[in-house]
Amino acid sequence: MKQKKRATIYDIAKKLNIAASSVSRALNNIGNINEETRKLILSTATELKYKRNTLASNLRKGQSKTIGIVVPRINQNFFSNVIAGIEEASYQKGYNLVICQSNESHVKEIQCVNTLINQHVDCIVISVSAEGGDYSHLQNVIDSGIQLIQFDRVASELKTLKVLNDTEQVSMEAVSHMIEQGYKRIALLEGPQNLDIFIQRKAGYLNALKKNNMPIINELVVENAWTKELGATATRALLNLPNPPDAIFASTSDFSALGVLEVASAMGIKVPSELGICGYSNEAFTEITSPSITTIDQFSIYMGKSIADLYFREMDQEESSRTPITISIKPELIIRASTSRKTQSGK
Amino acid sequence: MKQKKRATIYDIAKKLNIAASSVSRALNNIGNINEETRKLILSTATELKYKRNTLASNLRKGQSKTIGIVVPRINQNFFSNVIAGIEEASYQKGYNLVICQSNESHVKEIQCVNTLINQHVDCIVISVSAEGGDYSHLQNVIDSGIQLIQFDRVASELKTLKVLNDTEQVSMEAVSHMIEQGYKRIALLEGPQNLDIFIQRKAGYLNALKKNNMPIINELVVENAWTKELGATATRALLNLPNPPDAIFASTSDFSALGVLEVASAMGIKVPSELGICGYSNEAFTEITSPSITTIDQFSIYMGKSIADLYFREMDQEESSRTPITISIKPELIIRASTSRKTQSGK
DNA sequence: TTGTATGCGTTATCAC
DNA sequence: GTGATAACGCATACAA
Repeated sequence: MKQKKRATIYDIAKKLNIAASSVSRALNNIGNINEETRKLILSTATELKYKRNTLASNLRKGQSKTIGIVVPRINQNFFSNVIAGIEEASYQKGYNLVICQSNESHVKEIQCVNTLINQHVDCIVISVSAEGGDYSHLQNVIDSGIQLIQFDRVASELKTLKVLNDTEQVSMEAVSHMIEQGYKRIALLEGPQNLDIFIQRKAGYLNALKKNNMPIINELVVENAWTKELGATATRALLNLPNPPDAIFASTSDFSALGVLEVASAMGIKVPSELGICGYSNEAFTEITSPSITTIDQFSIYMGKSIADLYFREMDQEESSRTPITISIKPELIIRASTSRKTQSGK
Repeated sequence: MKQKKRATIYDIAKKLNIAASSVSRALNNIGNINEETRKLILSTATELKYKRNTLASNLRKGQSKTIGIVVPRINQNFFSNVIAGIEEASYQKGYNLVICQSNESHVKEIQCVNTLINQHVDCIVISVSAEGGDYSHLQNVIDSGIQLIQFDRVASELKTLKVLNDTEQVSMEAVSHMIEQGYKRIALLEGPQNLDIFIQRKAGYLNALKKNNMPIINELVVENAWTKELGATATRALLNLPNPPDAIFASTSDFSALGVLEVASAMGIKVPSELGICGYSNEAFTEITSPSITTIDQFSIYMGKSIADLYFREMDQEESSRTPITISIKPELIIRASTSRKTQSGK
């Protein structure tokens, strides 16, 4: 199906025997224009079902009023919430969103970024794929003069705007909370260590142990356990150790925490009395498992809004202020049943 | 921050002392061109960090290779899955997605649609907001010669492409299953009856009762109970009836089903022995509640792919074939613990 | 207040 | 095979 021929400002101009520039002025309500002719123009515009061609307008103005977004997966709670937040804040400013998903593939991520550059988006917001690799495509964005904002999973070596969670701090709080609840052998399920966020979550874990003078037990630290299945597998191995853990910090996600919980239930191990569990992300389901799962809320929608705000603020700046600002959002530890074994409140 | 001046085909042409048109031909690998100059052009293009300006290209070509999407909420499982499906299928064809959310508001929906029309998207994919109202903005889309595809929540009076679930059929199956399990007084939580999908779910419910010669009991049909909270409220009222239901079909969503389950648990009513519960959508959490919740899977990702496929198929058609095709995807009843009270398998 | 002319970066149609 | 040129639809500097 071909697009029909649509009315242009020239069509309106011709019909009214005036110049196209006047039509343009009227439509944008810019410059001086006779009120009557303005009304006339507006009415014939609707009559001809005129729709501005944003493509042409943007080309002329040299900006697209579009923000490009690249995330590993659109249909993951955290990301779709961030996107929803960005959408809400930027919609008010008349900006549109072009969304791509990298599917955790580095190659697809590069392709996405390149199409967005070609699209002349004004800003690219990205959370990098787990696959990692080199980040010259992001340098490309910067070189193209497009504002680049990284969030959550960032390539830290790049000097760009960043919106992050204070991951290490909250991870430390989580583990400290477990220690305070009397857990002695706390295991860690860690994520791909090529991503900063997972390094930080581990650092928080290690710090908490250190501050509380607890030993670091290597056999309790499991690499790459960041899906429900991997979390389950890791848990089976851990619980079958001669000296098993009495708590597990599933730092990768609530999904792996769920895997932990299911394995524990299947093995007849009581949560939280025999095993404490803490996840990460505050997925909706953590509230309704039995027991409910202690987790960490990342304020994802708010994060999206912050990203948009940051962009609009930067945009208003003088050209000179190219400071690589980093905004850090403090996540919140949500204490629930899965780690509450003392009777007094966990607060 | 202003965008930097970017290299154009003229910059390449000037540098090589050739015509811009040759550069264009080389870059698009179209028409006849000397292989050597082609390579020369390509290499200087990368050297100058040339990026095609898709805006200009699209303007010239009169198409945008962009699909616009309007959904009530981006961060709702069903919708983000559909979007993910569309994204995957359309990305391969070199199409981009522009996404808007209506937040269930009719006014915002109209605004979204209008910006997409202005953006000159090639196709608009929409699931209308619950608020309803008149659909002249969708007629606008058609009049603008833009392909319109409605999915799930559709304005049925409009002759457009549609991708739907076979809602009535599966709803009937769900209720029949409950009857087969021995439930005698099955309540219905219904959604806004200005949306077809909710009308159909109700129709399926009524049909199942009729086919099984069971009476329709008006006090067991509750209007507008489509959030967790509303579902909970409705359930409290239902269970406090002199003659309460022994099963509830939360036809609106799994969230309302969850509300039902929570109220039942709080009241000490056993599920499924004293109360059967069936939800709708197969949200991830339905699998992990205790008991797990019987629900209906809508194949949302597949739905997204079907939408994209439908568009590309139609696009290849002759102009004439403006038949309003409707694709119906059969959803699947997922029988879980919350309705399984006979010992033999629910199959 | 209004009109004229030009350019945004491409692609397509001609000539050569 | 290559180059000049027009056109896509709009916005703006300038002239009237």
